[in-house]
Amino acid sequence: MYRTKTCGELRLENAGQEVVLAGWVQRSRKMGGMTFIDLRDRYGITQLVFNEKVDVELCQKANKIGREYVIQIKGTVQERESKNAKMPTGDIEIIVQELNVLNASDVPPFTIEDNTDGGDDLRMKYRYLDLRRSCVRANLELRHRFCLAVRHFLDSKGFLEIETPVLVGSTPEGARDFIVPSRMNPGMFYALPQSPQTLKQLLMVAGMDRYFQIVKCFRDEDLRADRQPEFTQIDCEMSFVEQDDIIRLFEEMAKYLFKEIRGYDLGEAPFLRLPWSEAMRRFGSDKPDMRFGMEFVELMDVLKGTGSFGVFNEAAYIGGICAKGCAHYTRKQLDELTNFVKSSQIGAKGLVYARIQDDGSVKSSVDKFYTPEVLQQLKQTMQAEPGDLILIISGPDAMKARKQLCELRLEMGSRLGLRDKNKFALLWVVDFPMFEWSDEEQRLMAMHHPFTAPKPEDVPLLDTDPAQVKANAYDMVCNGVEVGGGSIRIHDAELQAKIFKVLGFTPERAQEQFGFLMNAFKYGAPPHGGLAYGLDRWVSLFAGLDSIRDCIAFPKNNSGRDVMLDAPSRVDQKQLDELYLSLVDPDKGK
RNA sequence: GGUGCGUUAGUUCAGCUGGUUAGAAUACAUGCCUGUCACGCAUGGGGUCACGGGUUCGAGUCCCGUACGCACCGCCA
Repeated sequence: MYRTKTCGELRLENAGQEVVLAGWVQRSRKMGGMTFIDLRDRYGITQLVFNEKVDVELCQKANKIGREYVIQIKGTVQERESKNAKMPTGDIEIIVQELNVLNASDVPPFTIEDNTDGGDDLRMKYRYLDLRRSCVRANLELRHRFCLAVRHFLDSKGFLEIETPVLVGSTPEGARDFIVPSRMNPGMFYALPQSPQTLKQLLMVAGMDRYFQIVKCFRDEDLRADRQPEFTQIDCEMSFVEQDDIIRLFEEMAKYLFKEIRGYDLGEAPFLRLPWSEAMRRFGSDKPDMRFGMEFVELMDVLKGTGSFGVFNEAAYIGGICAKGCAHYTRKQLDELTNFVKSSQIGAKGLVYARIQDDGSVKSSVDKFYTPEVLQQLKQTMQAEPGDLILIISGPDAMKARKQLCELRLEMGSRLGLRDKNKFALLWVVDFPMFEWSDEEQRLMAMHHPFTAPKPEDVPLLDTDPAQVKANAYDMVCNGVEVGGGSIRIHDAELQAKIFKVLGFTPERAQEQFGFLMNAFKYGAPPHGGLAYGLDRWVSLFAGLDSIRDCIAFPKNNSGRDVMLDAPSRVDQKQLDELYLSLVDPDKGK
């Protein structure tokens, strides 16, 4: 038997017991004739004591042990002379009688501690060492508990977890696919699913009624702190439901998860349902951070054409936010904000500000262009009070200007400490447009995906003005992060064909790529809809992480590489030959 | 495809306006130390300043390029 106890469970009441422990050496402290070793496993740390007065030979053996050695010891639990309140096992220690080195270790390249000295790159290269750190391990434990809670909840609602294939067909619509050559079908390729979307719809046609799956999805797009090429979705689909049924159920699930995993009560009230157009108007974003207000106020009427400021007079959008109590901002702080919005990342041309003085007068960076009356009008429209600071962004492209103001709003929220990681503000963004125009493709693209149902009352618009069609699509947003999204799906072959037509598919191409789905719809497809939660984002939200990488055991880096496995990598010519593949120029793009 | 920042000891970093032998902390090794728990003290080893080119009497430092890393924009139905 390797051990009788773990390193996290012994307490004062175990004093006097003889135990066998095994684990990794966290650290050793040699104090002359005594040596202390902190022994670590997944469950905690227990202090071992070696004493020359008891056994010189054993003590010398202990002194040769380095960090991260795997050892096994037999000893007696004893109350400590000087207790350590900082650790759960701090009241006891083990007087070691036998020591067995199970495996030596090289000196680790970084310290295996919560406050490690290792950089991200090094930690990823030696991820198996990084995962020994309790703070990283805790994220995986949280992820495990989260998945358990998800399965428990959905099972209680009658959902079946059904696996769908990972080798599927390529669908060029949407994100880039990872493709996999098929040896048995020369010249042909599977694709890894971007999501099991069509398959879960077929499960609805099959009468499964309620399906879910905690499933890996793959997208060959550029990475971000919150985007990995393979990520995990909690994918759900239901039959015989309307949008409201789905929203209510998954809202209940969100509340359950917050309570169960995070101990956070979201209350009884239903989440706000914010139409997409309103979200864009009030926050310049389809995923607004609702932990704080500072809503946009449109200022076209107040500032366009009412003064001689050319920038505003030519603007397609002028909007402001009111930062409460920030009138005292120094020139330096305002310059910082100006530089922030002018940075390449935001791309605004400039920032106009107006301070509301204690006497109610307005002091702004555009004083010379406007009369005091207009500036008072500005103050009133913004509902600003003495001590407030108004920040204004404008631009010739309304969409871009709103986006810039959105970034500024988030920056101000951060500066004012209004984005507390321990606060959670959830809402639904609903009534998304069906389509958005793609300059690159010179055609309409599905905003959600091509299987999303248009709002029934908007169906006639498909023929006349498709850009105005709204969809029965909805996103769940938490603290400015899209944590899930879904829609009511089309279950009618004709309507589906029409949508493909609007998207610029020829009937032949629609049939070739999605014929399987439209055929299925001919055999009694029930009305259905669903939602997918982003598991990695949920877990990192709960764990307070800045990057989803830290809740994934073996994540990819910024370039989509696994630096530990050194993947992707080149393959042997023999493998290529078997697949009838030849590389045009292996070094092209390198 | 693009922008910004970075790359110096095992690790995390400092290194100013180009100028003597490139430093600190930590880790590591050795010694001392019987109640430590970020133990302490002393001593020691440890550097292709990412790579390539350029400017200069002289480059870790300035310029150009490349590679790699991080963040972001585009992209992510």
